[in-house]
Amino acid sequence: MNAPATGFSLAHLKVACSNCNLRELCLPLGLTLPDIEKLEELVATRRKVKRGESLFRAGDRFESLYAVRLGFLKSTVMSTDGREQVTGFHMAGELVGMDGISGEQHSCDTVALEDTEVCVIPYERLEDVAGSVPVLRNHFHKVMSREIVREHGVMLLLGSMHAEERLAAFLLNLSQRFEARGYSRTEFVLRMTRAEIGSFLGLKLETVSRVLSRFAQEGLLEVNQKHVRILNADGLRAIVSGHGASCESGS
Amino acid sequence: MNAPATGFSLAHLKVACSNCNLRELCLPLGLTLPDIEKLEELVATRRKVKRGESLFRAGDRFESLYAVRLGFLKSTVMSTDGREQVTGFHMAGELVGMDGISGEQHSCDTVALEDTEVCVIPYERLEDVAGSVPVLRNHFHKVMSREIVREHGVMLLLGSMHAEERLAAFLLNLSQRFEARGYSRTEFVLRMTRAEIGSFLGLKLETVSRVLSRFAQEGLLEVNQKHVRILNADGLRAIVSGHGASCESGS
DNA sequence: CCGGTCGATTGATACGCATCAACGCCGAGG
DNA sequence: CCTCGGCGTTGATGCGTATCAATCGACCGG
Repeated sequence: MNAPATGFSLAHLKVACSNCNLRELCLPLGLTLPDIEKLEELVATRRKVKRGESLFRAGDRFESLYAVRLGFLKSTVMSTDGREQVTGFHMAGELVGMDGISGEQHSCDTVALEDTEVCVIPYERLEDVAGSVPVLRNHFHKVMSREIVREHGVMLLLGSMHAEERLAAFLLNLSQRFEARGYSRTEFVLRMTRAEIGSFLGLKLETVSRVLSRFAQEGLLEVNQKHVRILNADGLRAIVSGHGASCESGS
Repeated sequence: MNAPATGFSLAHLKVACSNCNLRELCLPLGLTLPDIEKLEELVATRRKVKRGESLFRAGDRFESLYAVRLGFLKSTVMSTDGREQVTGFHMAGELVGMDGISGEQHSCDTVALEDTEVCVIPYERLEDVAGSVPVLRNHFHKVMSREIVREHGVMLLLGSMHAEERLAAFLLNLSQRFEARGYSRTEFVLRMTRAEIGSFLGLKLETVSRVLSRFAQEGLLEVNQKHVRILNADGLRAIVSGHGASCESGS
């Protein structure tokens, strides 16, 4: 769950996956060498996606999953009448495209928010390998399940939290994911706009901006455009858990 | 996607799955006979859950998935500070418990809203069968993917829709699911309380009640406690698509 | 260097939904 | 039969966020 490839004994592998921090799909940690070879076959190609370009769009024929090597993406769904909702942000080591498995085609747009590189995993091939490598099959199921659980969390956020709580939860989530990738958990750059954060959190961009300013004013963090420094993570956590542990005696 | 076992040529099967409307997991429609036999082994037992009882709870060790044979359930997640969110309602033919795959344990509660019967599918066995029956493996992946896509839709609803739009979308969704199971799409019983609908839709129970009354007043439907009759489905659809197609020239 | 554009900030105001509260309905049990 | 408790409805009011609008800063190309 944490610590990117610290002291692995995989140094004898010649290929890419070994020294890649793709622990989500590619490092089930129980692979034998022949298994790993099959896994290597899986990753057919790499693909670069420039900032602003899309990895795939809703309606595109589904052919592959993508493992993010580096960069940052967002996924959005759009309703028939044009409303757009950001369903998630994706960073290195995460698997995207699973929405496409159920139909013949993708159901959301996935766009790079900065120059991004992904490993292309042809789905048919993944299905085959999943048949012959139990540990990988199981791992793949866990990744899909984790996505379901993540979305449960987002539903909780959207369904029952206030603006401040949503923002605090969002920042803590980002912080934790950056940390898990070896970056600072207190200082990072928001790759998305206020409008995109707002869309994800079910808020308007002005509200996002206001709440960030309020947090800054209360000394919880420093904000400078897209740059954020968290000063009081516990304060944020308290906000997520029902506003500063001070409204506890209410009901 | 529709039409429960109308004129299937599966009559020669002696076991349960054949004449059961479990098309979600159990009827990939491409199974050979030996495959079906393996599938039959899968469904170890049945389990009845009385109204109000839980099928599993958050924290329970994950062991099985469950295919709903008949009845009605809800799933809820709870935040550390006690907020509860209904993440979904489940009816006959749907698969529940997939949240548990990612960890060792379930992450949500699933409770019967009426007397319910499920098929218990031990997960380890499913993993095995998935290894040897490609078509079933693929189908299982589609079911998980469909759940992800469904949750995208809920995120869109929670993130960008107004109360009336949420309710209209909710009712239409129920209507469609009832119809797909051979029940009336215009007249049905809500198995859940107003509070549960509200939790699912990110609204308070009073708002749910008010909006239902408003719909009734506008002649879109009749409501009598838990009994609902849809009078104008197109009207509801118009509401979902940005309020009655009358506010189109606004922006 | 400058104008243009896009994103972010901040303020004033409006509106939708939550909240609080009272009441009505219906089924269960004595 | 009446009583009680859970669920639903409806009304009055307040709060939180959306909306509208103005300004500012950063970045880009000319």
